[in-house]
Amino acid sequence: MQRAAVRLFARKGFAATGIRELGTAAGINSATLYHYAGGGKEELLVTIMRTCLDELLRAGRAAVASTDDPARQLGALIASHVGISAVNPLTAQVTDQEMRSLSPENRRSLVALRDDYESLFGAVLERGVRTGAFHVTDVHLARLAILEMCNGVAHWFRPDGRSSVADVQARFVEFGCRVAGAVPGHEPRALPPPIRLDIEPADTDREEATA
Amino acid sequence: MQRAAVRLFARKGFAATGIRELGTAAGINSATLYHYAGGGKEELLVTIMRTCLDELLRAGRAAVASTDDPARQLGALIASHVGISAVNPLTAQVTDQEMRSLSPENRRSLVALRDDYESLFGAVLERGVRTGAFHVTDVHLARLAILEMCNGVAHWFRPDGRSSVADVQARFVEFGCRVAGAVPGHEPRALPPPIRLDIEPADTDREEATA
Amino acid sequence: MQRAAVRLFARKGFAATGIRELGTAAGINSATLYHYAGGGKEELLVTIMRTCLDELLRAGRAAVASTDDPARQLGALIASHVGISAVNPLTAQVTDQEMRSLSPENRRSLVALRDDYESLFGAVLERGVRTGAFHVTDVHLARLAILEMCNGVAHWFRPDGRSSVADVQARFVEFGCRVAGAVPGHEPRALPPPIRLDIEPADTDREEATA
Amino acid sequence: MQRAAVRLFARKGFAATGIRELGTAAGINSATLYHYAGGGKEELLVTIMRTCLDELLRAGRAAVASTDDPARQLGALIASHVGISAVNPLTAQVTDQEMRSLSPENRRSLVALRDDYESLFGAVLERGVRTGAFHVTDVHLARLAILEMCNGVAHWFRPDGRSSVADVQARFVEFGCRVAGAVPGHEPRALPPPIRLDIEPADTDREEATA
DNA sequence: GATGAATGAGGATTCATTCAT
DNA sequence: GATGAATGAATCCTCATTCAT
Repeated sequence: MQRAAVRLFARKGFAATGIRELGTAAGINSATLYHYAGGGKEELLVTIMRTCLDELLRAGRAAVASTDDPARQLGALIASHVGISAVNPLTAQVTDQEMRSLSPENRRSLVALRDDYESLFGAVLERGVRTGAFHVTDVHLARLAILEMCNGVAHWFRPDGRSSVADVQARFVEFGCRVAGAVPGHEPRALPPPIRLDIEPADTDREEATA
Repeated sequence: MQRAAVRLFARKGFAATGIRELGTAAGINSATLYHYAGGGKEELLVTIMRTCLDELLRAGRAAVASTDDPARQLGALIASHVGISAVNPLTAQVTDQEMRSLSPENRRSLVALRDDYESLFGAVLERGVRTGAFHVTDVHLARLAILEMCNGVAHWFRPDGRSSVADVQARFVEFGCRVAGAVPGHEPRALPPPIRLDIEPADTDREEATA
Repeated sequence: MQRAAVRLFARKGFAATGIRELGTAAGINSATLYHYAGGGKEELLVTIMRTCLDELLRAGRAAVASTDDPARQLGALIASHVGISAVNPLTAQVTDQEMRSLSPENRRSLVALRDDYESLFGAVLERGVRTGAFHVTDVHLARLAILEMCNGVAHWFRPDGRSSVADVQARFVEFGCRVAGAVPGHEPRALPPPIRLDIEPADTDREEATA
Repeated sequence: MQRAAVRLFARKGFAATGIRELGTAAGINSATLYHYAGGGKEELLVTIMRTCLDELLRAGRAAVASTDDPARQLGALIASHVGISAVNPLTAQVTDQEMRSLSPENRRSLVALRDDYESLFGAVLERGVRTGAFHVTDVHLARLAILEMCNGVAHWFRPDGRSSVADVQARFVEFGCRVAGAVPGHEPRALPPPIRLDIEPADTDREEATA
């Protein structure tokens, strides 16, 4: 059921997805849906976003904790983010795009979660600038650039595309470090492979994409 | 009227925006809207997206034509894209996010337009790699990374934020060239300032942002 | 303009015909229509029906007055009715079918007109029965049968069909007299040819028909 | 619900009947209507017309099969048609008048059904003319005259009127045979009484009528 | 005389949701 | 646990009509 929600929200958007549609896609009656998600459509969305952000945050913190070297920290963060986005593209896409569809209360808590997560990047960058590991004129803009670059992965990545998850991770780590002005050679240590969330639909059928 | 549509579509999304709401925001009756946009909501969206993509394409081609040096071409493209996105953030945001809300016919033509535009980046990158101006392992991924990085500007840029349009342009040109592995020193020539589209709402009132 | 109204009312029905549609078909703006027909759609319909009923009544009275012989009177009435219906099929069709679309006041006066007309048939039949010219068990039912038979002409008659107006008139006079149980041989005298109303559209384009 | 639809369609016409109105008349919310008739108004109309035409066709075939004598066949056909029309006047009226309100696909199939039915009359008439049972100059016109005469019954018949169903049947059989020029004395055998369709509203409340 | 702009009311239909079964 | 029935509110859109130009 969650999987069906992820797929439809990703394909058509939250607002454009009907609750009957969700039921049909999940193989249940639309009324039955209220047994499992008493809060209706929005509860489904909240669960999706929270699941994704929780995992991003968990993996991100682990990435930061995996080393003391700012360049390696940044690389690990990017690898983590890109990995999760590539392995769970629909979930990540929904999480990235549907913040505006939430009611104020839910938005508040999830925005806070997202801000927590994004601050990981900010902190690493700032420390790296102080230690001389990075060379950027404006840390703030660098953080935004790197984050959006990574978020984009969820939009275009296709499991059957020309690049593997590992490829994309490696390239984007490189891109991110370049943006940060890091001196090369600080490859991040091998990290645990990105976890496939169980809310991510199996058959990733999306229309357009270009990976 | 178009301006009201841009604002609402950007804030709430196309599907979540009612036609009564559009009327109210434009100060007219919702029925009157059909005098000017016989095609209803979708016609408004199409106009918005086409206007934006047309301008991106026009400015992008001018950017490419402004020099022969790949690094300067890339810089000019990025400056153009970032400039347009920063000066017309709501329009650009809608254009970037609502492709899925279009009916098949309209989607086809607008996707084609977007692909035309994005291929400008691809062509410049490829030529630069051949000429040795750029150093990237995977041109394809580089193009995606740069484009998404630039698209992001529309999401967070605020005219009253801490960075001016020119600042953001300069930084993102730098970021993009770094991603492409360009050797520094090929600053793009000064380009005509980004054009403010007349469909971009005047008072940029958005909820969250961080520039 | 009246002609356009007749055509559309006949093809789609009064209620299903829009006023913009009427304007377009008449080559004018829908607002201009209110100069000529201040009463809107209904005024057009009333004019159509009154024109048709007036002509039926005028010609019917003339038919009755043309002779004293009941069989010839009946024949003349039928020839008149059938002639008018065949020469003005769309007008007659609308007149026959749209009584229910009228507002109460208009309906009252037009129903009265129609009843006046139909009573011509009733009177002739009754006199014929009294004089022994006709042989029917139930005058009332005979009148209804003959009238509906004749009304039907407007539904199926086609100017380019296999039967000419005169043919249909001759056959239906025969049918009517048979229904009334009239002894043959009382051919009605030649009557003035049916008048083509100027509200009847020129190019009689209807979908199905079978004459 | 179907009954309410028949009543309203007969009284006001299909196009002039609102869906809210249908709901109210059926004692349900207009939205509930879509549970039972997913196709909306038109589905209701199609059901009505198909039900009526199916019964006409069934009974008409039985009538033709009930004897070999053309005059008796014609009489049986007329008795059947008139009987059904008199017992289900509203249903028959709608069936006769609303063909034009159907969408092309539905119209096609229902027109085919109607043509099948009407061809029963044509076949009987033609055979009777060949065998010398009938005497008509133009079979085609005779068929049209008889059919319209019979169709008319649905327009004016009232259960509480001055004529019983059996009376009207007997008179119209007589009228029809006269039109066909049949020699008298071929009374049709007694047929099963006309079936009251369960979509025909119970309390036949119509405004004007004259039986 | 003619029209484009404008609108309130209403059109059919779909919505998310509840509830008895 | 699961669902068909039911509905009020909302959807987009079209309606007939008015009026300033």
